[in-house]
Amino acid sequence: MTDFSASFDPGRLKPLPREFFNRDPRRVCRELLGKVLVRREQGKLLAARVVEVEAYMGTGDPAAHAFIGPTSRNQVLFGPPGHAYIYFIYGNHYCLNVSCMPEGKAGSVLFRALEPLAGIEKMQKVRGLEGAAVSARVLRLLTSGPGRLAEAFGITRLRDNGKDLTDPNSDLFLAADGFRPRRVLTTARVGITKAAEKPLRYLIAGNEFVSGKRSQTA
DNA sequence: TTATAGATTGCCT
DNA sequence: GGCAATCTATAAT
Repeated sequence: MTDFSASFDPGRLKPLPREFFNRDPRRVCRELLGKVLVRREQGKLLAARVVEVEAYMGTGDPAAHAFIGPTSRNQVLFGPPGHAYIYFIYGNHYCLNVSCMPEGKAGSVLFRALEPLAGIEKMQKVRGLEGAAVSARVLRLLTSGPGRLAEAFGITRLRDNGKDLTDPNSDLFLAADGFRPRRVLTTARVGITKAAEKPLRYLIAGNEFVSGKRSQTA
């Protein structure tokens, strides 16, 4: 099934407020599903719906980068809510998080998969799929996976780490367009070894853009 | 100073 | 289904 949004109107999108992110990452995860990630650049607009996220619980979570306490790498996580935390992983990929909880507390949400809505040509270009016929398979290759969606949105540590995603002038932000997921599922988080059993992955049930090889969207 | 694991992806068999 | 690529933060020496 596909979540095409009849209500999608790029001109009306404005950033979610800081208070949205000033709470438990698990709550932020649920609320973020169905929202829209927006990138503005050079008069162009990239937009994609959030369909899969994971909660990281700060210093109490062995799988979280904040587990070891504040460092130069993870300091954004301990700052105010609503800021982008970008890290580089496996020598190849950037991943996007948004900080949650009040300043001093380090919860966060990792973006794992999006459903492309606007700027698909541009995404194809940066993902190395320029000119490919737009099929379900090609769309999935754009933003289904944390490394993929970061590349599609041109997200890098240099450009975006620490950016305030609630600033009305930000070129990267999250917005609501009225879409509501029908059903949300929780599963174990992907790709971690510590605290791997906790059900902190949230996804829109049945959405075809959820990451991974088909079938586990149950 | 050196070693190693890692919130992944894509190519190979 | 298996595994190399490629870099960095942090741990170990």
